[in-house]
Amino acid sequence: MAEASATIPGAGQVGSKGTDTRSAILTRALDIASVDGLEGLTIGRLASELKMSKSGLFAHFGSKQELQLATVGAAAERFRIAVIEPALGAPDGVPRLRAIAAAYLTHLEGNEYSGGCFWAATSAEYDDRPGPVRDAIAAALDSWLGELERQARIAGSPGPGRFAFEMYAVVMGANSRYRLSKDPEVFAYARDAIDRLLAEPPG
Amino acid sequence: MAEASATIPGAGQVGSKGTDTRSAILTRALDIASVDGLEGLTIGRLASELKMSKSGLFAHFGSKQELQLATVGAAAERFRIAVIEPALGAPDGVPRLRAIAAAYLTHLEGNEYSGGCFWAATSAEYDDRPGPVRDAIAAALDSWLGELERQARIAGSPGPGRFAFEMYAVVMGANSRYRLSKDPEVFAYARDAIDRLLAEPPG
DNA sequence: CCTACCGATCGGTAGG
DNA sequence: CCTACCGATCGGTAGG
Repeated sequence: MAEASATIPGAGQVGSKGTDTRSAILTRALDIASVDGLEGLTIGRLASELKMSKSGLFAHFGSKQELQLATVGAAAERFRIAVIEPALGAPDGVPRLRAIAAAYLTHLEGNEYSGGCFWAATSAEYDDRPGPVRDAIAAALDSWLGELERQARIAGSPGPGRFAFEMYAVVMGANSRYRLSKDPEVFAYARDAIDRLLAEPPG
Repeated sequence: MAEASATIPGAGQVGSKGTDTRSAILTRALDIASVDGLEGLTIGRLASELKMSKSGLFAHFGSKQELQLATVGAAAERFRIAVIEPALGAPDGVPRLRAIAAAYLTHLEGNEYSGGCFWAATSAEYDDRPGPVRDAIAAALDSWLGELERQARIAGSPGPGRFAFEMYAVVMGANSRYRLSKDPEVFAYARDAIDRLLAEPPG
């Protein structure tokens, strides 16, 4: 078993075993973080749930911060697969925006993740804690907002920045209200709000 | 709103010393929780910042959970004073809704609290953790949403529940985006969204 | 309101 | 990937 020559042990492996283990760790880490945050994601808890030793798990990342950053990266990939890629079949502009909102809301409504939206949970947790973890979360959200703004511009919106903000607010608001109230009616409210946003005259 | 009497040591004191100490503790607790959450609010940290012993502080609440519940209660009171009461001069309905939104956004924009909106931070933190703390946060938010809905009904909104959801989403979205981007333009976006919401024909 | 202490858990290290 | 350990901090208690 040759060690990879990465600075972070395990992080650069291409062999199937190390990659599989790392992937299994991150899948579990995403679930924990969406419920209990990136602080609640402790190495001891993660190791115990995966029936590994703490130090064995630790060796994959080298520090808790690197584990957190890897988890944020995995969340971005999962978001891309679940929300962005399914919408790529829709044409740019209004249809694409409609498809992205629909994919996101369906995603939440399906209760696929025990803690709801990873980004809602972790951005609220880290928005006031300076450092690389906050920066990575902020960059992922800026990238999403940027895509909404770009599509709004293509759609001829008079205020693409404002449009992106409102669409973000509505879908995040739906996550937030659903987590607390468990009332599925919020998804109907959110879909209605998105419909009206998309129907707005561009003047 | 009288304090409960006495099962919790220190909680029912009316003498000025105990009340002042408790009030000072909760003021500091609110600030910590808005930045680092109700888990980041540790007894040791709070005691050290207030130059008290851990056990001296602990005696005021009896458990960490009681400290958290007292902090949630103090946040509700502060919210009422900063957002609800200033709007009571405006007539019921649209003017009241406009005043509440304005007070909340001005409040956030003023950077009075180091961690932004206490409710945004703690509801995201506790929405998936069953227990009395989650219940208290959910009740406070339900109460606020209920007031928005009530005012929307008075204003003749065709969908008061939907209206309350959208107004909530916009103001919470402004907090969330401002915490991460530090771009004050989000407040202009939010005010514009509120104006359009309030101008909507009731048909 | 204090000192002194408890067992559990934290992130992390030594050495294999 | 493991056992065995480290100092720091957690919530909480005893006793005053």
